[in-house]
Amino acid sequence: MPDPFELSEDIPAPNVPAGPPPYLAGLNDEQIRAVEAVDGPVLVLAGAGTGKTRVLTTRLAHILVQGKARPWEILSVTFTNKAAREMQDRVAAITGRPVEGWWLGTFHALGARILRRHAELVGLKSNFTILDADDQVRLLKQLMATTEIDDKKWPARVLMGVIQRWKDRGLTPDKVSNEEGSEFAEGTLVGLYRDYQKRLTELNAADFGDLLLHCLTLFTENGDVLHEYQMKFRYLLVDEYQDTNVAQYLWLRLLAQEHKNICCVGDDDQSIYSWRGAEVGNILKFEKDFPGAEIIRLEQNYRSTPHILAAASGLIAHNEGRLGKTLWTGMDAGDPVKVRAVWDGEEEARSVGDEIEVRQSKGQSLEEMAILVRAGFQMREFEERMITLGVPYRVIGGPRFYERQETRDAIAYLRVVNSQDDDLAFERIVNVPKRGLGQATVQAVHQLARAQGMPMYEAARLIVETDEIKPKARTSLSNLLTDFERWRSNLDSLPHAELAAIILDESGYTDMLTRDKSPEAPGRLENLKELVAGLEDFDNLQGFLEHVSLVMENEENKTEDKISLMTLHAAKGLEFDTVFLPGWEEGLFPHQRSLDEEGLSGLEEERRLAYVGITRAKKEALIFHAANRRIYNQWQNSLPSRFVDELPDDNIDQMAEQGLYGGIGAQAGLRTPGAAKGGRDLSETFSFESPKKRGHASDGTIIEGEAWLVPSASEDSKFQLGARVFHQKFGYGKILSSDGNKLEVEFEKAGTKKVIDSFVDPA
DNA sequence: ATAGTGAGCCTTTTT
DNA sequence: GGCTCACTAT
Repeated sequence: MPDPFELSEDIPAPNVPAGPPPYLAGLNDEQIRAVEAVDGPVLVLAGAGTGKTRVLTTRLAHILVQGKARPWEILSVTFTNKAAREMQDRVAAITGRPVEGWWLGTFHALGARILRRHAELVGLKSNFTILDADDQVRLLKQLMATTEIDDKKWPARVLMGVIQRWKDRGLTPDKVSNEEGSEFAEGTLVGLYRDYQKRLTELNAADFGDLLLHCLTLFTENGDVLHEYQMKFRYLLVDEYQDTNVAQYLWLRLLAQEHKNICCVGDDDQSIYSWRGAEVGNILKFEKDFPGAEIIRLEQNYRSTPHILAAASGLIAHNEGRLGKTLWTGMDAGDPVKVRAVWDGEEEARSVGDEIEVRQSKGQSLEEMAILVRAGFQMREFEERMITLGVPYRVIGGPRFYERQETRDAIAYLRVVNSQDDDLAFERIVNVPKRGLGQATVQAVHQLARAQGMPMYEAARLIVETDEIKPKARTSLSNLLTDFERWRSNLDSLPHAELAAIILDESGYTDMLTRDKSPEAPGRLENLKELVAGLEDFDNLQGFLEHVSLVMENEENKTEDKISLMTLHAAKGLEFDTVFLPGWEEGLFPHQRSLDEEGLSGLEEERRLAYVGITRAKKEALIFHAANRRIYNQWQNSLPSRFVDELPDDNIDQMAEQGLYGGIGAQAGLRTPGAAKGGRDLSETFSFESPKKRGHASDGTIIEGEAWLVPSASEDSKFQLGARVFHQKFGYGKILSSDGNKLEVEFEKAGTKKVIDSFVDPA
């Protein structure tokens, strides 16, 4: 392919040829506007499937070609490494070669890059290690061990989550309000947070949040450093702006202050990550933050048929507080969205399987189909069905390569070899494989290290010279240290991949796996081989470790034709001809917990998730909802999701089996789970109650304001106060009060609810 | 020191 | 139903 234009890397192009540049060909008017509006703040509201990535890449090329900036003066931020890679590739495709020196990456990768240059200004050394989620929790747990905090009531994982949310909001320990700080762990969490940060500095480590938080500190405390970067980055590009958190927003705002050439691209309707700190508010208030900002809406959709688009638009229109977009498409009408009611989860999986086979037999590729579920546990049923049918499938977003136990263990060895100060890595593998170095030994080393203010590795070296630990442990630990010394001495003389292989062998790690007879063991060995092979792509060990901590991905070869199975969250940014959307039931989708914990905003985020799901489809979307579902081994009857009702009638094709939901006057037709297939009526076993009557929902919960409609029982409740009862949906509970046939029950799991007595049984 | 047992949990997840 | 975690018995 010939160069469409000359890329001016060293000299800004002095004169621009007249006429529209060739790279604008094929773009629509709005897209061209978004490409050409390079100066000043710009917000591009890019609806699903409106050619967002194309605009981003073309805009970048435009800036370069016009000589507005050189590659290293442009900062481009993406949310995932995958997106960064894609952008890199596509720009390379336009220009014919990769752009050298371009600051392109995730917030975290770019933050780390800046931080390494100025680490000492925030109390770190430039070779600081980056902790992963596992390390973080273990560290916090260690700190909690010396406190009085009840780890039943406040698990380290939960508290770590709270700290992370604080970090997402740019809050260092001193910035957390007293009010908020007192909410967790009897008010000790802020102190714990402070200890945690102190410990990280001692360990010369940073967690993901720190990569941004430290940058903010660095920038605000060192005006000269900030100014340097403000001058340097003439143009800023931000993808998926609706997913940014407050810390990221502050980071961007600081950097953009000088030239104010910031272009953010996003879609408020696709904001689905508020639970991990993303602030839809960032995109909603862009105009306020950057006065004079130009807002460009990309509304022509190139992906989906009008039916699919209209269904999605009709659904999302139920949300309030949107910036608002009107998507349209020039495509042929296509098929309405199919909505199918099925009996239970099993039938759902069967139906989806059947539909897949029909399309497959018509020659449609499995690559062009996907099953998108709300929650991970739904996947199992489909996996089983695919296996039964012999349909090849791929699960997206399972445990990532670098998160697997064996990979993390291997990496921990490399980390200790690379830096003997890495306590967390050291602790992880002292006794893996088992070498008789149990808790007692580790504790002793730990204590000494803390007392002397030295790394554990050094403390270990001291302790083997003493009688502090048992002779057995002493020799074992001593041997391990000798091993590490030897490995480290080979660091410069051996190729690092080779060294890694030697370490895994000599440490006994591969041996341990070879002797392991469990079915996973061979796969783990395979993964280690892959890891060692992967090492060869890096110049040195340190480069590899940096990659590992920032890029938690495994690249899968996409050669085989497989259907994709993933969560709705994982599907954002992808597209398929045919999309299957199972489990559209109240409680599951929208998820009950989302409703309970976040109220209306939770519901709206669930709705956006539904919107994301439908808009993944190019040609066909099939929604399923089951009347009965087994969750945690308990049967529940469920109602169709409210999202189903919110779809415009004109754009859906609805079909249900007879008598699935009973309905008024149709009780006789109600079947119980299992009855559909074996013909065996299990109604007694499952003690199912009559289906929905007017006045209360199908689970017996009293609908406020309509309670008067509840048919009154002939006499007072058969239950006594304080009696233990069982409810199909809410589990076990104790009766607090009763009023006619209405009970107030304090459920052990579900909290206090008002229910109808006929829905509970004596426990 | 470690394997084996019971209790409690259970939405989404990138970097 | 299955996983993780803490505790107990060996």
